[in-house]
Amino acid sequence: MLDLKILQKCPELVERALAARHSDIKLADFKKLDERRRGLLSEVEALKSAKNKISAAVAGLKRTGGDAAALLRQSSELGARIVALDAETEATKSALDAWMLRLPNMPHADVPVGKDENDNVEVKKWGNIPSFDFTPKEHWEIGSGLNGLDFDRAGRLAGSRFCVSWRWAARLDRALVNFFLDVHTKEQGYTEVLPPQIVNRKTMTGTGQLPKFEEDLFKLEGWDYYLIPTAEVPLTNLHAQETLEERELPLAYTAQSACFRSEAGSHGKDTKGLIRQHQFTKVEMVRFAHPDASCAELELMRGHAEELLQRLELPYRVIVLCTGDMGFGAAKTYDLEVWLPGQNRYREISSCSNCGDFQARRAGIRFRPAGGGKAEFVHTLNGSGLPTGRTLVAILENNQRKDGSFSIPKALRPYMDGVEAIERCNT
RNA sequence: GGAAGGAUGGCAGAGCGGUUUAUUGCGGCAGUCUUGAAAACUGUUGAGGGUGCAAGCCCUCCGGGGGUUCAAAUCCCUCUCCUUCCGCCA
Repeated sequence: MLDLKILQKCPELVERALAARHSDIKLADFKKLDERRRGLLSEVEALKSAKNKISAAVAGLKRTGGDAAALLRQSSELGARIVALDAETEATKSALDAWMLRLPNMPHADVPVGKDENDNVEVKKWGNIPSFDFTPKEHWEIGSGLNGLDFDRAGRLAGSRFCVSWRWAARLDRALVNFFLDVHTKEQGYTEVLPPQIVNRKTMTGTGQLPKFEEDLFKLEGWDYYLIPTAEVPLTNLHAQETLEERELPLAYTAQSACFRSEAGSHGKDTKGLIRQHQFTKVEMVRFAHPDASCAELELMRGHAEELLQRLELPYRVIVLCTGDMGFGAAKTYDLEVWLPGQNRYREISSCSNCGDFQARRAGIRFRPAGGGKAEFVHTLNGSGLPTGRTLVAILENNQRKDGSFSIPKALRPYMDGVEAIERCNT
């Protein structure tokens, strides 16, 4: 949610931001609603003030035994007008709130302006793209061939966009989770959290999934419960409606969770394999930062995600998303894209965003400045570190051999009982 | 699933229809005293919104929502959450 004051005082700034995002939201609607709300408020508050004065006068008369009949009549009349005006004010306020909740965040000043993913800017490349003396396979071929990934049985158990990982693949998934969490908690200063993976509507609204993106979520029928699409949701809302102390900042949390996404609107895209699933496991990082520090914190967190790819020896590049490609709540986003030989291109494996005070304002996450004074909104950041599925894809494709086997990255071997490669004979 | 008791400012905890602008304590902040600190004493200390150049004035908020009343933290209904006990259960 944006600051109401910015909308009122600098509408041209907001309009420019909306244009850069290619949003079709019109500020004229806001202006009309806000002016109406303020007019009604002034009117009804004047009436309430008058009524409060009458009530005080009645109290005085009751004490001294005077006759309050005339005042009581006056107060009743005022009351009726107040009820009607209150209802009108409330309706206007609700309409304004609903409008505000659907307004995306404003891009940070240094985000490149652009239309779609073609305008994203590459800022870094790491690692060497492997060359093969055979045609590299896609991950589902390798994974199925080695009896680790089973899409057919998953289809029968649930449907499309699900996968059964078993044997070495299940074990490797667990190894990745442990490896990621160990690096985050033991080396990068994150506090490990095991949050609920089902949350209510308010929580989903706090991080910006609702009200606008309901169709992307799985909802439990008959309950005010949604399956989380990412641990960013419970982690960021961990401090909803709280006022933190400045000295506590930055707070850094990491959690492993299942992520559930309806993938409505992506029919036909990545229908094969692990790239786009209804359920996947991801380790997420979330940071609560002082507003002055959030830009530097984004670089730091991006580095934390990069560290994992480097230790796994996976080639990747870093891009800054342009204004037109950024998510709803983000002010600035880096995507890490890992090289996939089977697809012969880079694919997103991590997204690290600075949301500024956008989520903090929705969820009510403040901090009290060290010198005292008014509480301010914190800045929230989130980043994948990393999803296990796409990481497995990258390992399979980059480390594959001609015979259909693949090697385990050295960093993971301690988590795999020292196994160096998965071959057909492995179970 | 059943029963009982709770939810009040950063925290603790009074208030149970109208001198309550929410008593008091702790904590925080400022000051007095002090070489400095502590202690003591004094003052101060919530959020959101409207209006105004400003000082200020005004409105709303005692878990959420609804109701009774001229007037609700206080009475009624309802929901949520917490505590205790019983039942069931991995």
